[in-house]
This record gives sequence, structure tokens and C-alpha cells, in this order.
Amino acid sequence: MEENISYEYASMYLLDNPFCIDNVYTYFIPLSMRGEIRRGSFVTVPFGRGNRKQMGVVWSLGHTSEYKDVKTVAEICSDRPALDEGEMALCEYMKENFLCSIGEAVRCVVPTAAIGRMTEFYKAANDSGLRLDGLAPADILVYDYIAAADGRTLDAVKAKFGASVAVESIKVLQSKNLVVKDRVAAGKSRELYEIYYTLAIDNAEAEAMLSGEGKTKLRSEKHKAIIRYLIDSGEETSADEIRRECEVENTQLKALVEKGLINRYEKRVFRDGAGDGEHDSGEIILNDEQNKAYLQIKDKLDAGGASAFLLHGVTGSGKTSVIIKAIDRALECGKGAIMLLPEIALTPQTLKIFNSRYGDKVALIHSGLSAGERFDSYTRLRSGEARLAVGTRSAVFAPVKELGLIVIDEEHETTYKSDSSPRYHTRDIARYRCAKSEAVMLLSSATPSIESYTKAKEGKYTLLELKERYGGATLPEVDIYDMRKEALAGNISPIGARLLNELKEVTDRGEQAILFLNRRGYNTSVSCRSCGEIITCPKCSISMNYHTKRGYENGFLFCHWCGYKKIMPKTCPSCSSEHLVKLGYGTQRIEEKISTLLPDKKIIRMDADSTAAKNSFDSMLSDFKDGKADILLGTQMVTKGHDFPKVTLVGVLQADMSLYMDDYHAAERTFSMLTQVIGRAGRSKNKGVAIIQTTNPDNDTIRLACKQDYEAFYNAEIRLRKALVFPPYCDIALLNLTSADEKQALQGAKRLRESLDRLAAKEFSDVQMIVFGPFESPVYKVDGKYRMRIVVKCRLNKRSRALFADLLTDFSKGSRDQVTLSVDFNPSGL
DNA sequence: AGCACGCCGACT
DNA sequence: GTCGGCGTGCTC
Repeated sequence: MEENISYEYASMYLLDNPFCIDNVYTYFIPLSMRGEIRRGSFVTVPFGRGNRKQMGVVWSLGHTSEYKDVKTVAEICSDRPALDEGEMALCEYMKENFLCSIGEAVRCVVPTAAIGRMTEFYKAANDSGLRLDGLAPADILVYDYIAAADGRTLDAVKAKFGASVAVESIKVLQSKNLVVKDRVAAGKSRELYEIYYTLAIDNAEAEAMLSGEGKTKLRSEKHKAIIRYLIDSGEETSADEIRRECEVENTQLKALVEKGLINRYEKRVFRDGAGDGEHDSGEIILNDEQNKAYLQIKDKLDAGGASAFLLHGVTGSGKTSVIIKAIDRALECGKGAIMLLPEIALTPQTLKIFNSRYGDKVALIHSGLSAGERFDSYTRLRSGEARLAVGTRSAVFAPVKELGLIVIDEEHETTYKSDSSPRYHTRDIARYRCAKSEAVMLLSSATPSIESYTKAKEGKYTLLELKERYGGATLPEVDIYDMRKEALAGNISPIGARLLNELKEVTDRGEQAILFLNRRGYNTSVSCRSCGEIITCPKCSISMNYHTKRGYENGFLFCHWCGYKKIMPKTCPSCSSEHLVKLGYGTQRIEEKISTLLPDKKIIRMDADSTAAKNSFDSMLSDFKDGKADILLGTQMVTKGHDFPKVTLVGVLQADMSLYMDDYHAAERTFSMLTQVIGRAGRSKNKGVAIIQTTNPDNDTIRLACKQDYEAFYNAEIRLRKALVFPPYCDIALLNLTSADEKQALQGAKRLRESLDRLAAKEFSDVQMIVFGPFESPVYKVDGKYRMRIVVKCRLNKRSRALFADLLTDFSKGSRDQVTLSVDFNPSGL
């Protein structure tokens, strides 16, 4: 491509356009900007009848325009780095494959902090100052406030005059054309600089000066203190530190700079805390099996070229060591790497491993970062200063230079699938990026997803297997305990006799136990014995869970879907009876139960409620590891994390709970969860025991998980998927329809089915598919919105995707109702 | 999506 | 007669 050609027209996507009008729009480039704008540049342009200013990203340049009445580019956002070719191609790939707008894709690829958003403000119209007579005094005050600056945001006016006055006055002023609304590109994060000082003279000279013998004499005690401090510290010192330690102000520092005694300079600081902590580059020793796996990865890393591996290792086989060796190798080769972890595994302990090993070469990316921190990670990677990105799902977009390796640890985890637009799967983005950069993709899991294992069997991924448990760890003895016996014997306790007995024995010996229950809260529901009514969330069609909490005398009801909370009523809301009963049990109730059964044992409960406070997750795990408690009780969270050598008992309270949901992933999930939690008892030198309580002791998934027999599970599951035609034997498109108005949701769903049938019969008659529905979503109402769905089984390809793209566009264009439609390909939950 | 234009009913 | 309801169609 030729440089420095002054093109007259720029065609661009607008960042905030919805999918249905997400096309390129052509604008005229004014003379002053010719040559400045290139492919990937961010600009602002007027758009629509109201000429509302929008941010656009330039997709192509030209000397002519097909379109006659083009508008003119307003300004170039020169502080925002332009997208490069790779990033633009990735955005196009995402638009096509996940049916998102280019803008949504751009906001994945570049953090919002680096682009900013359009913010609205009010400004005085030209010459408006001459036409103020006849206005109410309040309006004149508001006008003056707005006119005093280049512009004021609505929030600023509200803060000054109060919300109602602000809104009313602005309405009046707007109607008289005295103020107008405008928008600017704003909100971009700035690099953070800190001020540092050093001595500008040598130490001897400074000492002399302090003792009054030098050429220059210092009279101020504060000045002396600063010089003293800088001599003692012997290195560059931040302004903050000097001000704090010497109790001085900036004026004194400034005075010394003017005298030429100290130097001031700015240093870029990074906010993500990477690089803290001690350094550890210890050699990793691999066993033969690990080494064999590593060497295959190493060969591909060294040779270059895109490739994909699936590292399948039983729990405790040391997959992480292989991964770290692979990352080491990629970095040694001068390449960059991305290490992806599921949210739940991204604990401070895990991060410490990477921070201490790779120091400031690491950049963290996860949802807990502030916009500024995210921006810092982004710029450090983009500049090549950091070479390894570590993080959750969104880190797959990290702008790593010379990308050589993407690792997806615990590849089967559902958090790798995004459940809001763009609804991408991390694996797909990784595969795309690796193909483009000729990099290695490394998937790792003890229980790979059926889809990935199939690809490995077909030879699309290279399968690396680790079958030995590292360090001689052995599998625990597993006991499938039939809870129906207990029920027949009249025991209604959620903790069976065997488990209780083992709990007692193990903890008496000074060993530890982990209990797993995939349900938080106290009770699962509250129902009325008189009328049979179950208390449901007013905003969702789901029963509310009973939670206990200090400060609430009678506990409260909590909806796990929308977060709605209310005090537990004394009487039934529908019949006023006082006979309310609490049914089922969650982690809170188990905790209470155990403390009455085993009053001398200490329990740590770990679930979404108890770990809500920052860092509590980490301190709970380390307390347990340090032996400060006997029993760790919790939800999914207890299945991940560090090894606990003293754990010799694992109890699963309701192994079948996730088994019978009408989702084809259910078996896979149950298998994976059980396998992992059982593996927790196998890290000790002493033989462990795992007790699996269930009312389905003959269930194959449970039995195979207990034997840790992935291969057999896979064979059974894949046969089932084939027979019933489920992924990987087809793809599933889930059309989700949401509306606050029930009637509109129902009518919308009907209309959607009709237009789907129409498209399938005409333009897309070549696309094979089977349509189910519409029907109500399993949870019909969530957060006050009614949800309908249509499920389509088909093969995803260019044609079928085009069909869904058209459907999405037609539906939103042809609808005046308040309904939203989303399309989710191969969703993580059905 | 967001916004203006346009065509109908309850007011000064 | 006009203010304002929201149905309709377009956005370079």
C-alpha cells in the first residue's frame, strides 16, 4: 500500500451502531485532515437526521464515493492508536462468526479505556448571549453557568442546580435555541505519571552544603531535610514519599529545582501491580511422561507454524509444569504468550506463580481490573514491554507482540464462553489468532470438553496424555453412598451415616476434609403448608432461597438470578397462614448442621456469599492450608485451588443435583465436577477417601467419575450425542427473545418463527436445519423480563450464519416493540 | 438504536 | 386553529 496518498473519502464502521445498521458509511475528508487518516484510524462524524456525533473506525479509503450526499469527517481522534491490520481482520471474523457489530468487536480488541465513549454535553449557541431577555432568573443562571465553559455535562448542571431545575431550564434554553446539545469523544484513560526527584549535585557537595561549608548555603530547615533525605535514600525518590517523610510541600521542592540542587522528572507508573514480590526462576523438573508431552510442544514452538494441542492429564498429573515449560520456551524464542485461566482459578496464589517467575514481563487482564489498570496492561503488551498476558476470557484479545503461544487451562470450563454480546468462545478466538500468527494453541484439562476431545481423536489437535499422578500421589478410595437407604431408614439428615463417621475419624486424627455441595444459601425454597404456595421472586419465575445473616433476626429470602432480597415473611404472602416451611438445604444449613453434630470441629464455608469481601477467598484457602480449620465446606470454589496435603476425606453431598437438567451438557458437567473434587483427596501421602452421596448410585456418569475413567465416559457420551444429534454432530443456534411485556415476548417469538421459516423456505432453502419452538425459557422470567426461545439445530457455515444475520437484521428493523433478540451459537447452557 | 418527520385527537 | 401523541422510515 502506498503511503501519504491524500484520499478524499473514508468509509467506516460506527462504534455504537446496532447490528442491524452495522455497515460502512462513507464520509468526505476535509483538506486539513488529508493524509492524516488511514485504515484503522478513529474519527468522529455526524450521523443520522440529528447529526449526532458518533465515533467511527476507518475501514477503507478512496478517491471517489458511490454515495452522493456524503457528510464530512468532524475530527480525528489522534490520541487513540489506530487498529492494525490484524486487529481489523479479527473484528471482521467476530462480526461474521458471532453476529456482533464491528463496534462490539473493537471494544473487545481494544479496552474501552483506550477508546473512550462519546459523552454528551450542552454548550451555548452562537450569539445566544444577545437574546436572553424574557427568561426566568433561574434559566439565566443556568445559561450563564453553561456559557462560562466550553460545555457542561448534564451531570455538572444537575450537581450545581439540582436535578429538576437543571432538566427544566435546559429544556427551556434548548427550545429557544440558546443552548445546544453536542458530543465529544472522551473518557479515554491517561497514562499515569509519577514525579521523581534525585540530587543534581554529588553527595560530598551536598553534605558540605548541609554542614554550612559549601558554596551554596541553605537556610530553610525544610530544604535541608529534603537534601538529607535524598542523600540517605541514594536513589530516585517519588515526590509523594518526600512530601510525606520530610513533611514538605511542592513549593519547597520547586525552589530546590530552581536552585539547580535537585532534578525533577516524570516516570510512567503502571497500576496492575505486576512484578511485585520475590523472583523465582527455579528449574522445573519434568518426569518422562511430562517431558514427552513438552518436547512435542517445544518442537512446534521452535519450528513455527500454527498448531493445536490438547493436554489431557488426570488430576494431579502435573499439567501446570508442562504449561510453564512451554511458556518459558516461547519467551526464550523471543515470542509472546497468553495464559488463560477460568475466573475461579484466578486467585492471588495462582497470580503469584506467574508474577514471581516472569516478573514485569507479565501483564494481568481480568474483570476485576479498573479501567486504568486494564489500559496499562494493554499498553505494556502493545509496546512489547510485557510479553506474557495472564488472565481470564477477555485476555485472549491481549495485544501480545510476536504471539507464539496461547494456553487455555481447564479448557472445558464454561466461563470461556461469553454469555453477552459478542457471544464468542475463547477457544475460537484463540484458534483464529494462532492460525494468523502461526502460533501454538495449547488446551489443557483433566476432563476435556467432548468437542475438544473429539477434535483430538480426529487428529485436528495433537493429543498429549498424562496418565501418571505426579509425585506418587494415589487416587482415593471412592465410595458411592446410596442416600435412598438413609431415607428409608428415616434419616433425613443431608449428611449420611458413613460420611459423618469418616468426618469424625479423619478430623480426630488431625487430618482435614473437604465437603462439596453445589448450592449456596440456607434452604433452597420456602413453601406454605396450608396453601402449597412456594415463595417466588417477584421479578423472576424462580423460588427464592432462604439465607441466614447476622443482623437479620429472621433471615432473608434471596433470588440467585437477579439478586432481589427481602426479609423472610412471618406469614404466607398469599394465604396469611403462619405455617411456612423451609425446604432443601444449601451450604449455610450444612455448616450449621455440622457444627451441631461435630461441635469441636472448625469449619470454613466458602461460597459466593462468604467470599464476597475482597481477598477473603485467598485468606480462607490459606487458613485451611495452614490447618486453622478441620473442614472446608463450599460450592464449586472448593474444587479448584492449591493442593491441600492434609486432606484425606472428600464428601460430595448431592452428586446428582446437576444431572437431570434438560441441557445436553449436564453429564459432562457432573463428570468434570466429580472428577475434580475427588482428585482433591488424592494429593496426600496417606490414602484418601471420597464419599459420593447420591440417590442415583447406578448412574453411569457418577460411576465413571468415581473411577476417574474419562475415556469410558467420553465413549458413552459421544455415542449418545451421535444418536440424539447434539454437538459435535451438529451446531446449535439459540435464539433468545426478551421483553418486559409478556404479550410482546410471545408475539415476538411467533413472528420470529415465521420469519425464520420464510427465510428457510426462500433465500436459504439450501440450509439444512431443524427448528424447535418457540417455547418459554427454562427460567421464564428473570429480573422482570420474560424470555422466549427458539432452538435451531444446523451446521454452522457461511450460509447458515448469513441466514441468522439476516434474521437478526430483519427482526430488529421490522419491530417497533420493546423486544430484544440475541443469537447464541453453541451456548454454554441450554 | 435514535431521531425527525408526519398525520390524527384534545385543547387555547 | 395548534400542541403533542406515537407510528414510520432512514441513517454515508
